[in-house]
Amino acid sequence: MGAQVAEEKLSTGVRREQIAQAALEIVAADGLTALSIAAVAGRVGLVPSGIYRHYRGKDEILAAVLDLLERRLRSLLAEARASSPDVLERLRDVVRRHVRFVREGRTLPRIIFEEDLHRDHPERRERVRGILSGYLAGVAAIVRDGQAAGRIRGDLEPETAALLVLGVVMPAAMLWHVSEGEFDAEGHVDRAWPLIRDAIAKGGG
Amino acid sequence: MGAQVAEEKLSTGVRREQIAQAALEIVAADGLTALSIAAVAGRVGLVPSGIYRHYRGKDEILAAVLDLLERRLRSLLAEARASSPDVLERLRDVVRRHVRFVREGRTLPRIIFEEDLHRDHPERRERVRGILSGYLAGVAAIVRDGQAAGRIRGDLEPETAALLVLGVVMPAAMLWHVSEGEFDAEGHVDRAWPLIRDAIAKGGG
DNA sequence: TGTACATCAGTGAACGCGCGTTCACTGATGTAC
DNA sequence: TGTACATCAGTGAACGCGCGTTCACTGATGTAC
Repeated sequence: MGAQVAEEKLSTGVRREQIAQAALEIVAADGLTALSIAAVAGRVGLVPSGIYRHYRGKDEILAAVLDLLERRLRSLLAEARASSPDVLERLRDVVRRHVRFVREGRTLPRIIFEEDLHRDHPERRERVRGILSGYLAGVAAIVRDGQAAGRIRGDLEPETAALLVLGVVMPAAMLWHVSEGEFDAEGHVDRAWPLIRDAIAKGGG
Repeated sequence: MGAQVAEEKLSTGVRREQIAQAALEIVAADGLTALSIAAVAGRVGLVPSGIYRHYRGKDEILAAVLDLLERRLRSLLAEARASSPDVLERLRDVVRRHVRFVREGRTLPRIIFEEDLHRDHPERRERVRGILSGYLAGVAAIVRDGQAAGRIRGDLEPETAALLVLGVVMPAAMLWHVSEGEFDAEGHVDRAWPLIRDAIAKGGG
């Protein structure tokens, strides 16, 4: 069905986006090891060597994938921030959106834990660390807002609370992944969230 | 330094253990992609082809690594169960030992999230799932004991509580990993644990 | 609007490399007498 | 205790494969006049 060969010539600007998008989809669906130049080329309808008209090599494609990933996480946070006037509901929304994000592909854990990606690439490790720190800082900022509004206990470090929120999602994501979608991640989150909410909320949350 | 070549002939029984152990160490230290027959052979002081005297191939070595991993997690649980008469302290000990386990090598997340390991290997995926389920069931069993002893809220699903306990460790482990050991995982756990403990404990925990 | 030329996206053959695996061999270890 | 032989752990050369990358090429697209 899909085009085996270029249907038409496209400008480098367009192709660069197509390629980065295709690479992210491959990582999400089939893992980092499946991310080959040939696989990317096939997905955008080019021959492997054609990729080099638009990217210098695999490393540059990976950098573009990280850019895309960061953008996704940023917009996830922005959407959650705008989701409700209540801070605790905003955190709940982060959890909901994060679960949905994980369902779309296990990009994040793969990129984090594939040592091969980072060995001899300190700048890439730094990049991944920065993306993660940024995401965590975004969650922590919501927590801080909640403290300022008197909705969240003031004696908590915002970062600790942010990690607890992620702690609701991560184990569920792991089980969901290993069970090939059988594990009821949303159900777990529904049960676990109230406990975490009450643990960080101020007074009669 | 290390032997480049076999210092002596050893029985297959001994070699099989050496090889499985070496493979686990490689995965823990350098990741799954670094797990090559040549790397394993080098570590036990054999030539690559020598490995085939003791294992049928790479798949069998991976199976042995999973066996080792399962044994580690089982003994982690056994030690935590025996660590204290107080159930909540036992859970705290699971967290402590799990953090220590993660520090020794990121074997678990790598094995879980490397899709290549599982694609076209349904029986291996099932095996990983079983190891994880067993671990989770072990934590849930401690929770159940706590409920029977009246220390843990009876209205909680034990599995939900167990996942919350793991949720204290996982985000910390991830940050610790991506920061190359800079992030203070133990410190986070010290701050986060009391919140989770109070969330699941009965009465004035 | 029409022609001539430069640009550049896409092609296909070829490369070097590391990988898992095989195979005929060597020679030390263990056993039978 | 000593010799003869079978067993089997370890070796090194060779293989086929998929990978990332290169390079000379083709031919469509865009621009200058």
